Amino acid sequence: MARTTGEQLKVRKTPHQARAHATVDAIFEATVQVLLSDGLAHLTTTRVAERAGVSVGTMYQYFPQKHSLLFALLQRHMDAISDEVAAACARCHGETIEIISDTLVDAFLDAKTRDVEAARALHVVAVELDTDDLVGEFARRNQATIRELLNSASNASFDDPEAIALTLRATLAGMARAMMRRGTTGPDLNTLRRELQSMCRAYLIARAIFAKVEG
Amino acid sequence: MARTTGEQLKVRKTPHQARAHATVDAIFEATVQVLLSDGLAHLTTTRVAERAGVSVGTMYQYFPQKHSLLFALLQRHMDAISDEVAAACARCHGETIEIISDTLVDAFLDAKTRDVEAARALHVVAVELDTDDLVGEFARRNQATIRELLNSASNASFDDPEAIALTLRATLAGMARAMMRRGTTGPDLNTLRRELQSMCRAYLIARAIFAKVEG
DNA sequence: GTAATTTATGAAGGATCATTCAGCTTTGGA
DNA sequence: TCCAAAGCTGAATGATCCTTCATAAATTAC
Repeated sequence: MARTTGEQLKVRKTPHQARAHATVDAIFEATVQVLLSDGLAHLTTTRVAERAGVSVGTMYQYFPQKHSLLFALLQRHMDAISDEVAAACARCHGETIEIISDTLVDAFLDAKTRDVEAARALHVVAVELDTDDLVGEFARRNQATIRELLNSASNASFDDPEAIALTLRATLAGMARAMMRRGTTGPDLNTLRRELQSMCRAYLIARAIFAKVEG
Repeated sequence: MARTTGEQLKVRKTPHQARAHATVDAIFEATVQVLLSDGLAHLTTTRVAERAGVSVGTMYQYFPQKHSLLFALLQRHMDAISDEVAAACARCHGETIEIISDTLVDAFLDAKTRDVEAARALHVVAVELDTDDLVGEFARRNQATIRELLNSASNASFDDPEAIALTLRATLAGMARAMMRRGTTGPDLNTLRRELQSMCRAYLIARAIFAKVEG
């Protein structure tokens, strides 16, 4: 694994002019394309630069090493997913656990499968690079979002929201991965989505402590 | 990703003498050790050979390329897990879905966490190499094991065993991965195991069609 | 005992690729 | 218009490392 200290991963220079921004975007975009067409093992700085239409030197102005580039790309991708999930969760704060469960499943699957190809490519990056911190932070953030959502449920409470949130997150991640790998054979994606909804609902209901009905 | 055709991945020479067997074993063992200490990115043929106490040339007599070695190692590891899960499942064939569910969870987690370090190292290999076929086959095999187990349940049947088996397998894999990454913070492993049991049970019960009680 | 086969050696070849840097071009403000 | 700062270039460097092959040792078969 590539052990790289945090300092080295920072961008060397912050773009100030519009064309610099365009350059950085082009580099990001090119990186994804190279990952998709050639794979991480064949991703070279030269190839990325070529695809981006800039020179290698330019890349090194913004990313002091190859790792920095991949790291930044991964962070961007995970932030986008976390944000999307968090936004959807915010919209169903305080609802019943049934609604919460379904919303969570939908939000997660939608976010993860928005761009399956890119997600696949970035998954490779996440595993191969030394991104335990980054990925761990991503998991923690999603887990916290889920935990808060559970605590907001209107019709039930939970004795160990932390463990339940972790279990849900791991389950969602596992299923998203299975769906990403999946070809056209076997159950279709809608079927799997319904299965996942069924599973999460059943689990939450089993673990919920329902509020007494006042009367 | 490393695109390598099947032919190239086969061993060049099959060991016939006892010392050759010992050599191959030493190479496998050394590979795991190097993966653990240096990571896939720094795994070189020279380093593996050195650790195994043989020369590089010797390695190339059994594995025509670096990839072949990693490929073979991965296959070995996944076969061991599949076998272990299948054996445990065979032992609870025909039981109730409650027993089946708990057994499955235990078997999967035990098999996956038998050697967490090695599993972590090999996971990197699986993702970085072009092992879609291999990993897909592994998933399919485990899924088939689960499907047959479900069909054997004494007290219930299922309308879509394929989809349910897939969902269970993905869930188990997701949770196993979360537990592998996990440090000492957060819920402990026993808690998570119970959560997973709770989830799988609740799901199976929700999706089961229970046999009518004869009277 | 010896020929045939299997196994092991490791220096050298050759290819790839991350990274640098000295100099060039473009931009935006004064 | 002019210039300082920002942006860009890409050949050259140096390091890594996969793979080969001519040779030698060990083992087995007869």
